[in-house]
Amino acid sequence: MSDHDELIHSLRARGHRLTPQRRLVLEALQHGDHHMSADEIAQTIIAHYPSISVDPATIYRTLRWLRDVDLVSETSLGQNHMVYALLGSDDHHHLVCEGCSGVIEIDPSILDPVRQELKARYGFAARLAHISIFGLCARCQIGEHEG
Amino acid sequence: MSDHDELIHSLRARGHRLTPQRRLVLEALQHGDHHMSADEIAQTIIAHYPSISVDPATIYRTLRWLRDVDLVSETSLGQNHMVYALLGSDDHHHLVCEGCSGVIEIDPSILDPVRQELKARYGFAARLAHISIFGLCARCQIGEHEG
DNA sequence: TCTCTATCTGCAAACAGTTGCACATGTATT
DNA sequence: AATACATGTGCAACTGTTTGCAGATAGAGA
Ligand SMILES: [Zn+2]
Ligand SMILES: [Zn+2]
Ligand SMILES: [Zn+2]
Ligand SMILES: [Zn+2]
Repeated sequence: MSDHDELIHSLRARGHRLTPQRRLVLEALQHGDHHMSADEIAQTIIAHYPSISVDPATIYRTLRWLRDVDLVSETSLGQNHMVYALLGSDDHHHLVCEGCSGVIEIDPSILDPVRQELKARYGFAARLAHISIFGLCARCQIGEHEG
Repeated sequence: MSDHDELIHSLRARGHRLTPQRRLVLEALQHGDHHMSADEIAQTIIAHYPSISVDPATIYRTLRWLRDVDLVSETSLGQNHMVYALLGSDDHHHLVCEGCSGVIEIDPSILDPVRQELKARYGFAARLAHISIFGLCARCQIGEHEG
């Protein structure tokens, strides 16, 4: 059984269904760019299948479901909407500058010690994949203090 | 000059104004509970000064301003609204369970190494005060796997 | 105290995302 | 293939938050 089939089987065993809408959202995430907004996902579906329309509410519900089963990340990059990405490859986090809106992609291992400590101390399994950390980049820290 | 006066002076020097609306939001944050939603702030203002009304947009803009000058934190606790809190006392972070919505308050020092490493490696000044980390609490991890 | 202007406010419209509900459908079972 | 029901979908209404704009005002300077 392939990984994909196994995943589907495992999800079905837990009472989840694989509907056409869900397949379309997954396909859009596979074909699209790394970070996709809900609207970009909708546009991609329309572009590939002009005769089909998927309700925005269904897209949002599908994305939440994919996040809950750990297939997709939901991330803020400091814009006024979330972006979604398939998990499992091209692993990284983001430093988002609140001064210039710049985004620096960083190695994800920086959070490993925190994740381990949260598990050891509190038994808490942190969902820390593909997240953003907000703050000020080096350039934007200059001229921060009164003057 | 008191700390408070010095702060006001420093803000004014940067072109910021201290308007009645901003004073009211600050006062509400001082009098209210630790975590306040924008709506709770509005309600607190109305309760204290029934004749005055502050537009919600102004409250949101004031909260963003207070956050940008590092006086207030803006935090998601997994509800569909943000909560705001004055910074500087009762320092902590949150572990928010996506299974049962429970919130565990934790010691803030756990993120100190990350903050230091981000500064050293990338020159990035992370705004990591009073944040939330999402995941699953010990109890909600039981029965997570297919069955 | 008066003037000036950059900043701030209120309003209304817009936006991202959620929710309630009635109907539709995927999937297990037969 | 037909049945049955839990789960999912579309729609419309709603919530929390942001934005554009025109008029108001805090605070600096004269
Ligand atoms: Zn920057
Ligand atoms: Zn990314
Ligand atoms: Zn839990
Ligand atoms: Zn808190």
